[in-house]
Amino acid sequence: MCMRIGELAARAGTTARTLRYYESRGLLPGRRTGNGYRTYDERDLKLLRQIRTLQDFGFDLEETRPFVECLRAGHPEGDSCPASLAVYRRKLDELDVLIGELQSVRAKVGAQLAKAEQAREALAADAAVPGGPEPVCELGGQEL
Amino acid sequence: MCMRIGELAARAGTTARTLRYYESRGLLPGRRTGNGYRTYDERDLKLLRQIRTLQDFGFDLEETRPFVECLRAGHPEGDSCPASLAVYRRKLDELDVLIGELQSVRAKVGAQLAKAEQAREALAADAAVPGGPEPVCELGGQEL
DNA sequence: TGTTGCCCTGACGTCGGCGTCAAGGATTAC
DNA sequence: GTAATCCTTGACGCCGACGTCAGGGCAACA
Repeated sequence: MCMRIGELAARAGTTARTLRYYESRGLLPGRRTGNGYRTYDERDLKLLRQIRTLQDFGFDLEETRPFVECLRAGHPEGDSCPASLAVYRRKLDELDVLIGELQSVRAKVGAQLAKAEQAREALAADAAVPGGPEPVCELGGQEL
Repeated sequence: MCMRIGELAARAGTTARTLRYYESRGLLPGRRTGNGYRTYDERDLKLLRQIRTLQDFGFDLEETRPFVECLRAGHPEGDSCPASLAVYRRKLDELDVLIGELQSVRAKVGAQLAKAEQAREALAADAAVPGGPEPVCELGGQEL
C-alpha cells in the first residue's frame, strides 16, 4: 500500500524528478519514512494521475492546483469543487480563442501557398510557351 | 534610402535588439558604415517584414530562413522558391494536427465540465430534498 | 565485504526569442 | 563643452517543466 518515489513515478508513467518537482511546487505532499525516503500511497497516485491528465490536456501546473486541493480536501473527484470548474471554463475559453486563431492562420497560410503555387505555374507555363515569357526579371541578376 | 538599426526596427514594428538577434542567427545581413553602425535599405525592410509576418503566423525563426534566402536570391517574393512552399505545406500539416488535437482536448474538457456540473447539481438536489441525500461521504472526514 | 540499485539534496542545463543592463563610442543639438 | 540620443558588444535574465550530473547515504544480496 505504500511505495517509494520510483514506484509511484513508474505507476503514473512519469519520473522521480517530476514528482520532486511537483513537491517543490507544493502539489505533492511528501511524507517521509525514517531514513528520509519519500513515501506515497494510493491517494497520492490518484492525485498524481489527476495532475498528469490535466497536463496532458495542456493545463499549466498552476492550473492543476485547484484540482489537487479539491482531492486533498476529501472530495471524490478533483473537479468536484467550484474552483476546478472555473479552471475548466477558463481553459475552454482559451482553447476556443486559440483554435480560432490557429484556424485563421491556417487559412492565411493556405491562401499564401495557393497564391505562390499559382505564380510558379504561371511562370512555368510562360517558360514553356515558344513565344517566350514576359521578361518579368524573375530570377534575374544576382546569383546566390 | 539607408537607415540605421533603430529606424529599421521602428518601421518594422520591432526592436533593435530583435534585429541584432536575427543577424546573430544569420538571417539579417549586417553591412556596416565607417563608424561600425549597421546600415539597412528598403530590401532589408522587405526581408524583415517577411520574417515578422511569418513569426506572427507562429513560424519558428528557422522556418523563415528559406523565405529570407529566396528573397536574397533576388526572387520577387519570399515564397517564390520550392523550399518556402515546402515550409508552407509542412506548417499546414502541423496546424491541422495541432488544431485537431486542440479540438479533441476541447471536447474532453467540455465533457468533463458537463459531467462535473451534473454531479454538483445532483448533490444540490439531494441536499434540497427533505428526505435527505444518500450518505455519499462527499466532503467527509479529513478537513484541509 | 563488496556490489548493485534505489534514494537524497543541490545546482546547473535546456529551449526560443528576445528583454535588459553595463560600459563605452559616435553624432547631433544647443 | 556638454548633454542627449543614437549606436556598439557582451553577458545575464526570463519562462515552464523538467533533464542531468555530482556527491553521498541506505538497503539487500552474494
